[in-house]
Amino acid sequence: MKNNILEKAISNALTTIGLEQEVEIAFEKPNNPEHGDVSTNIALQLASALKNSPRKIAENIVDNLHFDQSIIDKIEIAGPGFINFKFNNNYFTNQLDEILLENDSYGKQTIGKGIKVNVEYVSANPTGLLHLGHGRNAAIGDTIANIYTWLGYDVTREYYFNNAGNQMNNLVNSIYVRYMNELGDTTLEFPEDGYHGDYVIDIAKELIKDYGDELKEGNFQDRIAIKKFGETWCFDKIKKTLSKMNIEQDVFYNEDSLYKDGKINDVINDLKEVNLVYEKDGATWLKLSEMGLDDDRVIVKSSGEPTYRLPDIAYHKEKFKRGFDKIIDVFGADHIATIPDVMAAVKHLGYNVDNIKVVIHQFVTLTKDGQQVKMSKRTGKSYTLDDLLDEVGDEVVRFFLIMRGNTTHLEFDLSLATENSDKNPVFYLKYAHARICSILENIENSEIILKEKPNFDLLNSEDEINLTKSILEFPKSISLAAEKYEPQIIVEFLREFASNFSSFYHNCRIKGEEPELLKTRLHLANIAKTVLKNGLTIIGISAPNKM
RNA sequence: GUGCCCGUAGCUCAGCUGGAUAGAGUAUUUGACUACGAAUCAAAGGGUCGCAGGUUCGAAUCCUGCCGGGCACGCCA
Repeated sequence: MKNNILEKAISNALTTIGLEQEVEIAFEKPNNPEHGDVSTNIALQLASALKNSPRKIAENIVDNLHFDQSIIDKIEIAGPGFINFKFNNNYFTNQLDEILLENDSYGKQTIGKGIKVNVEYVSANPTGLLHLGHGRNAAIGDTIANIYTWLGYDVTREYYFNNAGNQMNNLVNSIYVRYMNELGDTTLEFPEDGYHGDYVIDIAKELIKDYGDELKEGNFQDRIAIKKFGETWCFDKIKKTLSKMNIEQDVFYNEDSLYKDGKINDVINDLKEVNLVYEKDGATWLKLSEMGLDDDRVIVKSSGEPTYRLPDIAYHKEKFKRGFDKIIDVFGADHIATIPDVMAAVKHLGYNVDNIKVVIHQFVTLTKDGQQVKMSKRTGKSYTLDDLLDEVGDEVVRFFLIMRGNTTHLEFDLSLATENSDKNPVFYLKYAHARICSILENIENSEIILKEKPNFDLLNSEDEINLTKSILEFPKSISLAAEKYEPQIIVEFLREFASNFSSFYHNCRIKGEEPELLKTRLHLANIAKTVLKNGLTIIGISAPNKM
C-alpha cells in the first residue's frame, strides 16, 4: 500500500532527525484493522543505522511529520516500533466522487497504452483432443489477456501449432492401424508411442466414410490424405472446445511458416555468426554450456530435421520482429525444462529476454465424490475438456481453473462444480450482482435518483466504509494480477468484495431510508454492481440481472 | 541420480518486497426472514505452517539438509 503524501512527509522527517542517506520507506496494509490503514516499519529498519531504539526513532519521526493532517484520524506508534496511520472516513468516501465519473469503465486503465503484448496459450498440436491441463492453460491465458486488455495494452491472443514432424507421424501411424482394424485387418501392431485415445478410432471410422478402403495400402499419398484428415478433425474439435469456453484467439501461428519463409535458416546463421553452434556426429549442436547452462543440445538432427528448440527460438525472435514489446507464454509444467535453452539462445541473439514472461502452471487432477478420477492416456478413456464443459458449463469451468495460484496443483472437484448451490463459489459472486439489480428494480425511480449527486459524507458505518475501501482497491487488484500474471488475484478480490457487499446489504438498508441517505447508498450499491460486473467480465464470467 | 513445483485448520486453498494475535471457503455447532433476493448474514470451535538446523530485533516467508507428493530430464514436441 503506497501513499505519496505519507512517504514524502516521513522522508522529510528523516532528514530533520539527521538521517543522511536515502532510504526506501515501505508501507503495508496491516492484517489487523486495529493497526490502522497503512503501517510502516521504517523505524525498525533504521534502528541499527541510527543507533537508537526503534520506538524512540518512531517517536522522533512522528514528532517531525508535517503535512495536511485533515485526512488522518490517528497516528500511533505500536508494538516494537511500527508507525500506524488511520485515515478518516472522508479520505475514502471522497474518492467515490471520482469513481462516479468513470461510470461503467471503472477499473479500466491506460498504463498499457501503445504497448504491444503477445499472449500465447493453449498451443496444442492437432494430434488429439484437449484435456483438463489444456483447459487450465486456456483459462489462465485468456484471463491474462483480458487483464492486460483492461489495463490498456494492445493485446494479441495467439495459438502456436505444429502440423509437421514426429508427433504428426505418430498420429498418422495410429490412425492407420485403427483404420485397418475397422476394415477387419487386426494383424497390425499398434505403434509403441502412438496415440491410444478412443478418438483415434472415431477418426478412423470417419475416414472410412470418406475414403472407404482406398487408403489401405498406406503408401505415401495415402499417408498424406490421412494426415490431412486427422489434422483437420483434431483442429475442428479443438476450436469447437475453445469456442465453447468462450475463447477466441487472434492468430493461429503455424510452425511450418517459419521454414517456408527461411526464418529457421536465418536463426542458424545468426547463431553461427555469434559462434554458438558446432557440428558433431552429423548433427548441429547449440553451445548452451557457453551460455551458463549444463549441457549442449542438438538443434538440427543428423537427418537434417531441426529439433523443437530451433523453431522455438525462431518463433520468439519472430515475435520480437513482429513488434511486440512484451511476450507472455503460458505453458504447462511439462515444458519447464525446455525454457532455459530457448531463452538463452534468444538472449544471445541480442534480444531482451526480460520482455518475455513464461507463465508456468501446474497440472490438474479431477476428483469426484472425494475420489480421484484417472485421466490415463494408456487406457484411451480420458475425460476431455469438452466432456467437462458439457457437464458443468463454461463459466464454472473457467472459474474453477483460475481460482488457484498458477504454481499450485489444482484439484478440480467435479461434484462441487456440478452442484448448483451455495457451496459453489461462482454463484456467490453472481448472486451479489443479481441482488443489486434487484434492489435497483425495487426502488422507484432508481434510474433518476442515480442521476442526482450523492453526498458520500453520509457514509460512516463500518460496513459502508469497508465496502468503499473494497471498491477503491479494485484497480489495484487488476494491476497486481497483471504484474504477477495471476488470475487468481482477481478471483480472491471478488470473493472478498462480494462478502463486503453482502455485509453492507444486511446492515444498511436502502429502500425506505431518508431520501439523501437512500440516494447515497443507492449510488454506493450501483458502484459495487459495476465492480462486480467488470471483475466478472475480466475472468470471463457473465453478471446476470436475475438468477 | 539431476532440475523445477508443491507440503499451512477435517477437506480445498490464500498469505504481497521477512513484521504485530497465521487467514478465507467448505465441513461441524449455534443464532438471524412481518423490511430491498436466506444461493445471504452473524458467531463459535478447529493449527508443532512437513521435519531439523541456520541467518536476525523478528521467519509460513530467506539459506542448507532431510522426508513426502507431482512434473520434467531425447538427434520427441
